[in-house]
Formats: sequence, C-alpha cells, structure tokens
Amino acid sequence: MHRKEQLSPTHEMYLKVLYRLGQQNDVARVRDMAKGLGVNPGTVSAVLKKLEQAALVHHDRYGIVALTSSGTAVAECVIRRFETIKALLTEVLGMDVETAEVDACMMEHAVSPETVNRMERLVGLVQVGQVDLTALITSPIRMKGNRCSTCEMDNVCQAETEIKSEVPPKRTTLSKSQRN
Amino acid sequence: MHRKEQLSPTHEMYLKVLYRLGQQNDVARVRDMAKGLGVNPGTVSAVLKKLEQAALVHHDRYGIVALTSSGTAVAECVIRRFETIKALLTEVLGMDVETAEVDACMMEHAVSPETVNRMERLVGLVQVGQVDLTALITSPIRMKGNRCSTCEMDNVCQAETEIKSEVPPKRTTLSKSQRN
DNA sequence: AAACTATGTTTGACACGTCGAACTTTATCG
DNA sequence: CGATAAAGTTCGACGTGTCAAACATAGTTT
Repeated sequence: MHRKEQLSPTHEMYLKVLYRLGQQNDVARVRDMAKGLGVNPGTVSAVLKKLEQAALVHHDRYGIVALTSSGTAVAECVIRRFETIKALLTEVLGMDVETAEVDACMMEHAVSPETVNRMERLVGLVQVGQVDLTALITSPIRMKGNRCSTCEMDNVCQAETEIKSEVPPKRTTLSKSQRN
Repeated sequence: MHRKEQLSPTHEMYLKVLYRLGQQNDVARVRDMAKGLGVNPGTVSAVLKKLEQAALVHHDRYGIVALTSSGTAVAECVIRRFETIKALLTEVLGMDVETAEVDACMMEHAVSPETVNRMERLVGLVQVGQVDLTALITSPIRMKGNRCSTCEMDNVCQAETEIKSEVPPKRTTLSKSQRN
C-alpha cells in the first residue's frame, strides 16, 4: 500500500479554509481564500494549481473553487484535529479561547492520529463530567519550574532544571494509582 | 519592549540539537549537528551563519560550535516545551514513548508559553498521583467520532461530520471564530 | 455594446531550507 | 615532512510559499 505524500501545513490550511468557506458561503472564490488565509490572491492561484494536481480541489479558470471528495476528507481530518486540540486547551487546560485557537491552529499539523484519538477521549471525559481538572490546573498554587509565561517574549526562558514535584497532596478527582 | 523575531522551527531544532550535543560530548561540530539533524553538512554551515548573526551561537571557521548564553536560553526553552509535551503524551494520554517523541518534536514549535505552563501542571498532577486518566483514556470503550487512527495513512480521514455531541452540552464556546 | 469594476492569473523576484559536488582546511599517519 | 583522510565551506541548483505589479477576464452599469 503506497503511502501518500504528507501534505504540508500550508496545504492543510488551504483545504481547511476552503472547507469553512464552503460551509458558510456555499461557494468559495480565490479572493475569499486569500482573505481567509491572509495571503495574496496570486499565491492562492499558485497553490490551487498544486492542490488541483493532487486532486484535492476543483478549480476552473476564473471560476469558483471546490473541494473534491478526497479534499473534503482531508479538510475534515484537519478540522477534527483543530477542534480536538482546541477543546483540550480550553476544556481540559482552561485556556482562553483566543489563545487556544491560535495554538490549535499551529498544532493541528503536528499531531499523530493516535494522539488525536486520545486527546478526543480526554476531552470527552471532561465534557461528561468524569474529570475536572481546571481548578487544579489553574489554581494559584504554583509548582516549581512553572514559570515560562513570558518565555517567547524574547525567546528566553527562565525555566530551571528541576521542574518536577512539590505539589500539596489534595486529592480530588479519580485517582487510581499513586506511585509516589 | 521590542519583541524579538520568532525563530523558525528549523532554527529551534538546530539550537536544541546543539544543546544536546554539548551535554553529551562537551563540544559540538558541524558533522555532529548534520548527523543529529539528518541533514547535509553544507546546510548546517549555512544555517549556522544565520544563527551566529542572531548571536545565538559561536562558530569560528572550521572550529567547534557552541551556544551563546541567549542561544542556551532558547534551547532550554525549546527543550522544556519538548519534555513537557512528551510527558503529557506519555503520562497523561498513555502514548508510547516513540510516538510521543515524534509528536512532541513537531509540536514543540507550536505551543504558547501559557499552554506549556498548563501542560506542565497537568503532568505534575498526574505524576504526583492526584490524577490518573490512563485507564479511562485507553479503555476499550470507544466514544463517538473517535475513529481516525489510520487518518494520516493516506491523508483520508474516516471521521464523520458529527464528531461532537453524545456528551452533555456543557459549553457553547464553539461558534465564535469561523476562520480557524 | 462600451466602459468600468471585481476578480483572477501570470510573471519576476525573494527568503528559506535543502542537496550534491567541488573545493579548502585541518588532522593524522607513515 | 608530505600524502592522505576527515571535516568544513562554498557554490549552484531546486522546491516551497510568498509578494507586488502587470495583465486578462468576467460581471455590472449606463
């Protein structure tokens, strides 16, 4: 079974935007994509050519753009990854939606299928109320080494080497094994 | 406060490898980096030039390569991200180490500082035994939409459109931005 | 239909990260 | 020391993704 070329993050983004546009506007045009991607129309034209060669989109000159069935499948896959990561960030880690979306949009191209599956499950558990970590995670009790909030500010990180341990034992939600 | 240029994933990788080499071998040379990065020595030479301009490494012609102090700081930051994500994947989601490392290596360039902080905290909670999700996450009970394990195999995803739901609607933050 | 405006395409240029091959230095060995 | 090997650099080339500007087409107006 020949494994297909891995799509670049860029191409995944193009497909994702195209999918969203299809949902919203029913049809998508080059200009919409350019807008949605924050990119030059000329660039869209160029990329569309490749996407068409890969049979992921249909696009006749000066016409509308549409996903093929495999393009749709890929887009849905990307969107699933995005939504899963976003949900993990907001619902499990308690991040704000804006940051979560930015992060998810970068991470969505980097996760393996199995990771997505497990993330999805974790999110499900939280949504179902079986697990609630937000309080714990966002509580003011800081753990050692937890101090990189301005990390990327200037690409310098205050992190220390000994990052682990030092949490007050305050058991809450289901814990099955304590190996400490 | 002028925010520094964001480093490319590539540059972050170069710094990370350099850091690791310094730890292991005490000194690092171009050939080591090339090996560690799976890349041509000529490429390393080229990239090193930029890294040097950015004052992240020292490198005199035909000599050894070393991180500057800011290079070291960046490398430590990247490594912290890597270790955090890896720990999340293995210890929280129960992934195998190999996959976790591959995933973490891609994701490490995509997470915001705050996300890392929270991931770190979650990992801490699990390590301390306050939380244990592995059994739940990996249990055979499959949830709806949890079905993309072969997703990237051929870039086609079996995921259905209705991936969500079946879980009590606990939040509604969804329909905020549609361009992501 | 002619003009004008929206939209889309092409072209030439560029930065990045990469390669392979030719060349240069440095190191080592006989 | 001088020859040879190992390591590093440079050079020319390439694919990707991007832009701006020139050009082409389609769609509306009048």
